[in-house]
Parts: sequence; C-alpha cells; structure tokens
Amino acid sequence: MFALVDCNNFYVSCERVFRPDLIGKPVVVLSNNDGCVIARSNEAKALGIPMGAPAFKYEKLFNEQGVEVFSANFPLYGDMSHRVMSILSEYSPDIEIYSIDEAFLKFSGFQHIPVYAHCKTMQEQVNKWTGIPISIGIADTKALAKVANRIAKKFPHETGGVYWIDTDTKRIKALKWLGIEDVWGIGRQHSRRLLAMGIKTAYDFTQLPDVWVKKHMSIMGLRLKHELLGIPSFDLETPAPRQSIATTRTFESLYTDFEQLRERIATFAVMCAEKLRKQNSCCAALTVFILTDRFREDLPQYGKSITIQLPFATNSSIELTKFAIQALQQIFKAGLHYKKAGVIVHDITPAHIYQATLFETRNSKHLPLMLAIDKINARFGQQKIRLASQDLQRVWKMKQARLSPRYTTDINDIIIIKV
DNA sequence: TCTGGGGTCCTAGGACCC
DNA sequence: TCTGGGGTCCTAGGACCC
Repeated sequence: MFALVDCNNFYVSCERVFRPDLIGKPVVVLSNNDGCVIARSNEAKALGIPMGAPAFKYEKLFNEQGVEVFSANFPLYGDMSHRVMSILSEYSPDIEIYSIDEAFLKFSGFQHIPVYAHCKTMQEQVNKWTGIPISIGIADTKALAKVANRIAKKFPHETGGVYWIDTDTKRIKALKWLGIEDVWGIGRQHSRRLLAMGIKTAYDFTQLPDVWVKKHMSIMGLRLKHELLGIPSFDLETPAPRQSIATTRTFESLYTDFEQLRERIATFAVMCAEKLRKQNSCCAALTVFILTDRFREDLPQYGKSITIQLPFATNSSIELTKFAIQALQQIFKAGLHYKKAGVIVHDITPAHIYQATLFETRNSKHLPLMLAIDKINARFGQQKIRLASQDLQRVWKMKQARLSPRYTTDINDIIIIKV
C-alpha cells in the first residue's frame, strides 16, 4: 500500500507559518524574476488567479483584492520541506521524496498497524511541529494514491484531508470523478487528444485497449493505465545521482548580438561548473540551447539545441566555458531576437574517478585554481572572481521585489518575537 | 515593459557494427 | 526481378512532472 503526502499550497503555507496574520487571506508566490504565479492560497484560487499567471497581467487584481504577493524564497521552502520530510520518514522506513512538497510512503508489513489512524497521526504531527498543513491519499498503487490525495484536498471537510481508496467501488467512483486532464502523467497534449476521442475521465482511460495506449502513449502510459486499475506498476524510486544539471534563464530583454549571448552562455557554463564542484562531480557532455521569444508572434521563431561530447570529464569553469561557446557558435543564427538560453551538463561522474585520455589536453592546474576561486567567492560573495569571458560590469540580480526573510536559514533573518 | 527553472523518461531515426 | 538479419549507440525532440 502507498500513501501520497502533499503539502497544501506549499510555498504559501511556508510564508504563513511566519505570518499567521495571512491565514484566510489571498496569498500568491511568484516565480524567479517575479515572473508568474507559482503558488496560490485557496482564497487566491477562488479569485480566479490561474497557476502560471503572468504577474504583470494580474497586478491590478492583486491591488484591488488585497492579494498578498511574495517573491519566491527557495532557501526558506527548502528548509521547511526538509523538516516535513524528516517527520514523514518516522512513519515508514520506505519513503520516496518525490518533490519539494510531496512524498510517497510505502506501507509493507503494516498488516497489524491501522494505516488510516497512522496517517491521521502523521498529519497532526506535521502540522503541530512545522505549521504546514498536509493532505494524504492512500491506495494500492502510486497513481491511485495520487487520485486519493486529490480527493482529500478537494473535500477537506468530508475527508479531514486523509482519503483511502480501500475498495474497488471507491476506486471506480474516484476514477469516474477525476477528469482526464487531472490524471497524474497525462499532460496537456495527451488530454487534448483523449478528450477529442470522447475520453473524459480517468475511468474512460482505463477502458481503452492496452495496444492503443502503448502505441500512442508509450510504455509509461500503459503502466499508468494498469496502476489506475489497481495493478502496481510503479515502485518507490530510490534516489539516484543526478543525470543532468542545468542553468537556464529568460533574459530581461531580447538579445540580437552574438556577443551578448556568448557572455550569458559563458556565465551559465561557469554556474554549471560551480554546481558540479559543489557535489564533487565532473561532466563529460554538455548541451547548449537558445530560444527566441515565443510570446512575440510578430518576430520569426527559432529554437535549437546542441549536445557535444567532451574529450574528457571536467568540472573546470574554464574548460566548460570554452566548450559551451564552441557549441553556441554552431547553433547561433544572426538576425534573430533571443529571449532565453541555457547550459545543461550531463554524463556526470564522481570527480575522483577520472578517465585520462591518451593525448592529454586538460590543464591540471585548473583544479587548484577552481578550488581557490570557490573559496574566495564563498567568502566575499558570489561571482567576485569571474572569467574574463563573463561580463565583469554586470551585477547579476534577479528581480525579487517582495522577498520574505530567510527565517530558518540565516541568523540575521531570525524571527523577532518581541523587541 | 513585464510571461520561471530544473528535472525525468521515451521514441524515432541515423550511423555504425558484425 | 532479385539485393540479410540482428544488433548498439547517439541525438534531437517531445511529453511529462513539480
């Protein structure tokens, strides 16, 4: 049996822990750069603010309705998440942290433990110890636990935030209630196609022939169908080392010059290298992509990515920057307006396992140099030491106009009870 | 003016091998 | 007219997740 635990409106709930005056009021949290809405309180949802809403389009509504707006404070959310997860892991030895606000728990060998009561206790303890409200769905498969969780969230009064699909009657009733577009693993593209075929609910989906599902939705789609029928096809996943690390950004304006783009790509490569060194890894392949502004229908659109294999595994900022710019040169097209770009590194290996090449071209002096740069930057602030290929004038700063304090991760921001 | 960032998995098709 | 069979590996792109 599986339980899916989901923190309600997680980012908003984190803000409310330290601002209890906001409970019952409409609250939203914005993405990086204060771009769009990524979390909403129930009151904000009731005002009709959709997920992903561009903040600038809703500024008026925010003011008129007294919506409390926050910039994303990821250090705070990460720390609160960690606290919630550590409580959850007391309730089952088998836990998969699925995202910052979600975890699957597996209850095997729990025949003599009343699972429902167990989950109720867990819910109360998380709320008491962290202030975060959670919803729990329980079922025989992960996909059904997701469905049960939705019911728990949708009907808080009837369910108390914990719902168990423990009979086939309940399973069928739940699947007939759940719209196809809300099924875990069925996104916009597939639901559009399924709706066009008259498949409106999760239940309808389970009635499709296996062959059709496999053909059009791949093996994952077929496994999903089985899961919804109650046949376990997904197990808990054990945390594996990252397969890729990305640094990508949307620009504040449109770039046309190769030079501008080259500088951004160099900086993203440096940031990827820093992330690699932080987790003691190297990478042996790298992808660079560039995109035009998809919202500007009046301009020609272009998007291209390229992956290159590196001759050796590295985490040197200098090497990665060199290769990233080579890659950029291969995909850059002049005369276009670029809005977004990124660098993604993969083929990640532990730094201490190093495959030398016959004709060594890597510079062995890089490693101590990088360590020195990391130390200086850690002490005197991000990006104090940069490569000359990066913009030395630029003070790279995200727009974060309404950032809350880092209550739990920075001693200077610790909450003041009484002055 | 202003529309996020970071991940995973799967497939088709090409290049290549014996 | 006829022109094998069975593989692997790689990459770009698409779909999905939070």
